[in-house]
Amino acid sequence: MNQRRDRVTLHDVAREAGVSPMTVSRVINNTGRISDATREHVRAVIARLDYRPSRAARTLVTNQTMMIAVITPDITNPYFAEIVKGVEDLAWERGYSVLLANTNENQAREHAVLSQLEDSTVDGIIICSSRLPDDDLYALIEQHQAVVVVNRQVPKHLASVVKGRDALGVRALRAGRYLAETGHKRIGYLRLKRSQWAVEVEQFLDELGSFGLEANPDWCMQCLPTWEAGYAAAQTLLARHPELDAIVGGNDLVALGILRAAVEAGRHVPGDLAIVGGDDILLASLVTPPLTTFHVPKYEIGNRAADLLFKRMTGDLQYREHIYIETLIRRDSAP
Amino acid sequence: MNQRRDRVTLHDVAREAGVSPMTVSRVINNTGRISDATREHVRAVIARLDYRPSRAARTLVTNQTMMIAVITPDITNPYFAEIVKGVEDLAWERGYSVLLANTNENQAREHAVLSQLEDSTVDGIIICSSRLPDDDLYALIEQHQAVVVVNRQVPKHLASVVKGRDALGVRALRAGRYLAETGHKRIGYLRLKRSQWAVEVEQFLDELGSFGLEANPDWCMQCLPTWEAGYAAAQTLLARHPELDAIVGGNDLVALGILRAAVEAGRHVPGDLAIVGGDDILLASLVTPPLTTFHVPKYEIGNRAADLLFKRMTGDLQYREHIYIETLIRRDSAP
DNA sequence: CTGTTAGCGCCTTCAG
DNA sequence: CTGAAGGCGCTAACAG
Repeated sequence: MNQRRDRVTLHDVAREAGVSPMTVSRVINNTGRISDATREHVRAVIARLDYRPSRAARTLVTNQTMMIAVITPDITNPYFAEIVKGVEDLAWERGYSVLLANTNENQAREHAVLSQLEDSTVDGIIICSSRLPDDDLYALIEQHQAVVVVNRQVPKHLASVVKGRDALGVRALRAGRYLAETGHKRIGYLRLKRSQWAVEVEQFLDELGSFGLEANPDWCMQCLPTWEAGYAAAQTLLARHPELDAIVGGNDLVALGILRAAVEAGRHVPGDLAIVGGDDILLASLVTPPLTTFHVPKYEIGNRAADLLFKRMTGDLQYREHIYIETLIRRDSAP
Repeated sequence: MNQRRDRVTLHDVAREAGVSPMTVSRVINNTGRISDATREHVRAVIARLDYRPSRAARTLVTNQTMMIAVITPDITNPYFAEIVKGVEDLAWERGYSVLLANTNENQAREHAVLSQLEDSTVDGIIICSSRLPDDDLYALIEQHQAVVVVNRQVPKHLASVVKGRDALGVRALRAGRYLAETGHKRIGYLRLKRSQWAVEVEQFLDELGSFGLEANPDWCMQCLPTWEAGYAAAQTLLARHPELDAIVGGNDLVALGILRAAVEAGRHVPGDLAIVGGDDILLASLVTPPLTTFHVPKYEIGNRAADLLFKRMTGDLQYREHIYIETLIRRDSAP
């Protein structure tokens, strides 16, 4: 299995080229001064022998892996897929590879991933929408050289941050306000379970209350950020509380689940029931009726996160943040 | 930047525990015979010092990276995201990490990725729906120890394979047949550009011809496997050929693009125009009308690909294939 | 059951 | 401009 199938080494190249290993190393790394003649010659030998430097050996001595990790709750959620793409593109540009860790919305797995990932594996880490409690997350981040956190705030000495302008995902509050303003009276909320970045039910109720609306905790539930979970939760919610005339979903997948449950329950959207989502995935614009939601620059989030990470990896540990703007997109599910 | 921030090494542990480095190594790897007493003692010291073995050093000597790579044309396509999840889950179970390379449907980038990835980076590679021409792909695969190819056939000595039961993605043919059987007369086809696994336009036309239907190359176009591309292509196709009464999309994203273009062009689906997709992504069942498509076990594809890869990584280079079944799912877009 | 020796393939440091 | 020595952190192969 691990037969070193006659790997061509730096020394082979050196011997073949009649120079010292050090010269070859210099040619590869474009470092030090080398005469054009020998450089060309060495290059030719490298090409002829199809020599490729060993990453492991190089990493061992330079302490750089040329890899970054992206930790994500669910790569299957188009929201995260876009972010990852944004990361990957910039990484590729800079010659880095991306290690993808999917935690499947599972705290234990996220914890395990973060504690296993040490400096000899990866030069930096991007943590998206961590589901870990603060203390745990902070402690784990502290172990690492360079970290960027997406959709979460952390102490400024620990990591740079990419997040929405409205702290703590005030999106749901804005959605509630919008629904109130457009004449809805009995508004429900499906909060994302485990998301440390989602508006708490209490805040949501307070917000509704401040508009003079009835604020009923029974109209709120929690569910995982998946379509299935949103669908199931909406079924119970709608069965128990047919009086609802609007529901806010924690993200688009959940909102789409609500939409389906509503249609199946014979509700007319938006006539009987208005629905607002959260992150404007492609799906949101394609369903009928299309979903009112918030636009979020997902690709850009990933791209900027990578950019901030590279700055940290460079040794520049200054705290930076990239603030993105979430804008309400009115579509027919809540016009 | 690459300051070796006082890494705790095996030797530190050994010194601290008053044993030889080798003993510590044995404890870490659970190898050789060691008295329970020393084992426990060493474990305690490891914990106290928070020692973590260096992957790089280990890789250098064992020649194993404990990483596998997944190469994908577009992680943003839910089809691939599911596959990647299937891979990641099994990899995690076996203690492996996943390197994700996104080629963005770009042949040059795929080529570059494959040629840069050498044995010292990764222990095995899963290539999904490669867009490279055969010779190029084969040559690149040959460079690597362990490879599994998804949705493509390759010479049996090069790699194991996961693919659909119907060779060369006969899906489009089946879709054409189905549409013919359900009374459609003028059937168009949006073939996936660059996909080496898609049915060629000629085959498609032949198939229609064999049903006594008109087979018109002008009714066929090629487009990239994205929603946008399908939408744009369908717009032109429908404008030029309003006589079409059905269109087959190369995959679901494309089919959804067709659906949108059709609706915007004032066509009634399925009344005026029937549409069939290709891989049953979540979206397909949520749009109105829901899309007739083929179910494809995406998660399983990824999982089995990883399984076959691990077999190869074990040194067992026997050719294996996993054949999955694509089943037509009749929904309202082509009832 | 435990220790010793000798590298893995490369780069840093210091001499020429 | 080029080379020689030494070591990064770990494990394989032998000893005892």
